[in-house]
Amino acid sequence: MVSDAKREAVVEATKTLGFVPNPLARGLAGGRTFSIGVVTQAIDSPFYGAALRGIEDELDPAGYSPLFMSAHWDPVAEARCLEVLHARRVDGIVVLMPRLSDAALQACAQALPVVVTGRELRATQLFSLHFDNFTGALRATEHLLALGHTRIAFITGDEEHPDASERHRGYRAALQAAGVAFDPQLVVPGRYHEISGLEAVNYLIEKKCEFTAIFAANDQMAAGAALGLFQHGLRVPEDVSLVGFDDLPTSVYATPPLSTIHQPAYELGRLAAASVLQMIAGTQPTAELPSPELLVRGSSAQVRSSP
Amino acid sequence: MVSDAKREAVVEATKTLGFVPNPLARGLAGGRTFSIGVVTQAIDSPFYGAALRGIEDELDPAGYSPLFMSAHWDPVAEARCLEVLHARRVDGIVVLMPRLSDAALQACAQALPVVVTGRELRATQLFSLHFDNFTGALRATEHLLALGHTRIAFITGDEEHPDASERHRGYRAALQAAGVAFDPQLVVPGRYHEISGLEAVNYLIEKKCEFTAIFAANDQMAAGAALGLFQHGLRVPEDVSLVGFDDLPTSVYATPPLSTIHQPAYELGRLAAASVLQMIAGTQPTAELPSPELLVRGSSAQVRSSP
DNA sequence: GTTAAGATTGAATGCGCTTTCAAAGCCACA
DNA sequence: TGTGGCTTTGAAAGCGCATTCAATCTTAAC
Repeated sequence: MVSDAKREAVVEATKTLGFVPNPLARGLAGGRTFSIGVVTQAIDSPFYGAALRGIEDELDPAGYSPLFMSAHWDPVAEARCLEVLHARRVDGIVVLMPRLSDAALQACAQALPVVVTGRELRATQLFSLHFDNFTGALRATEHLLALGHTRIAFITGDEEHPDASERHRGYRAALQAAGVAFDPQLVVPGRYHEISGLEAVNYLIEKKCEFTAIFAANDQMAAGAALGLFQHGLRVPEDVSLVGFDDLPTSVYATPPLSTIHQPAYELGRLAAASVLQMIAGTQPTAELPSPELLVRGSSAQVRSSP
Repeated sequence: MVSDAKREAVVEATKTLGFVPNPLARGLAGGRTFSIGVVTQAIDSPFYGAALRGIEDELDPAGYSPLFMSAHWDPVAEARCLEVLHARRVDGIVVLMPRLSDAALQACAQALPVVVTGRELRATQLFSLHFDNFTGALRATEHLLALGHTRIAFITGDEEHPDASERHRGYRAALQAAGVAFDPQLVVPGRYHEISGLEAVNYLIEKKCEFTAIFAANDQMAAGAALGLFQHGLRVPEDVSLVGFDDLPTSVYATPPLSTIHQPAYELGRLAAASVLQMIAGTQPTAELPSPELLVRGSSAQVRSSP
């Protein structure tokens, strides 16, 4: 045991002498680098931005540094990210919305603690943080249903993502529960980008589909849809109600502000980071994401009696 | 000289044996870590996101890794970032829109190559990449003037940033050149966040200021202003024309799409990264940012004869 | 065939720290 | 005073690589 006084003295001496330990040498010698690899899909996405900040905020006080890498939704690139991170001897890895196979992630987790989000997956040294996309989409659709809408178009996300198909399931489950017949015509495929939303609206209108509401699988597509509606002279929410998913920081400043499902991106980042830290410390993380929450703003309204 | 054949053989042997060099050891022994420190103000800002991607895209093929840190517009935090990065033995540093004093940055540049953006500053091992905010603001204001507007409100940025005051100067210079009297009432202070734009509009309307157009010093505030106008029942561009600055990815999906000055955030990132790399290689960078470009979209229109 | 210059190889050193291990010091109890 | 357990201290080994330097081999010129 070292007395507190002595510890103090050393710390102070360290400061006055301007001694700065070399992280590289520490890493080499000690095997721990105090850095966490973070693989994200797109560093410039509004959704990931918030998550990255959460990670930063959690890691910094703990003396850890994040090492961000973007995989651009490419499994091959993602695998490369994991390799590089592993080579750089990070102490743990957070993978935000992986596109890699479960097996690949589990393999990675054999070497060091891994936290993944957007997937349900458990193994030793592997923890997953999962958001209930199904219920979120259910709530969004229920909301439109409650406003009297029955012709609700759905713009899907990239169905390769599990969260996209879960949202799709939620939409259909809500319709079914309400006894509203499912019309495949009203489901338009999207790829999570704004342009998909715009194209989807154009498609619906071209096909002369009748709809009084649109539920987009994320806010970016909702923004695109809003523009599409605007270009066709359709007003939101007077002519068409619009609901998104994610609650991007910009969505509250849309005109009209977008009704959406809040996804706790920042908390996701914090919890993911906290979880790796826990695993590194040797304890099993227990974090759970908050439940989806519907935010009713100006873009959704009672259906008009005569369309 | 080593023959190509031998080099090939070694590379292949390296691969088949699965040899992965340890970057930590390389850094310790060789003094070079093949990593570049990047200090940004907010990793979750839409503007910085694009810049960071540019940096990533440029660094990756060169075999360098970025090390991102956020300073949150706090000079003290920024200084700490520089220290940490220096301690981590990065080979060079990119500071995006620094808040630190010129002297502090120059001091940092004595230890290793530094590239800063958003400021004009030159020294050995210090290169700056500057965007012509003045001309950008001039062009934006000229555009509104050309549409017949004379009552043009201006929402300033955080005037502590040099770019904010340059945009302010551009606004005033355009008015003066057009012979339009400057009215201090029309200038409302903002802080670059959406909420500032909203508040600014509320303020203008409360004060019963007459205006037919708003020029916001960035797109985020323009989005806030758009919401403010919407809440007051004013239509864009029929009642009020709106012009922003930055050309955020989301701005083209605003309703109506926002007229704005394109700021090349992605190119900024690429050029900044390329410049550090050049300095590390021992050559003086010469990169220059493209000139500001006005993008006329749906949010600006001819002034109505009777307001 | 000799020698000087250049190319190639191998071994040794050290980057700055953590870790380990042995030696030395300490206290308490017999 | 002596012994066993305890902590403290110091020195040494090694993390995985780059770099350096001496030693060996090659080549070309005399």
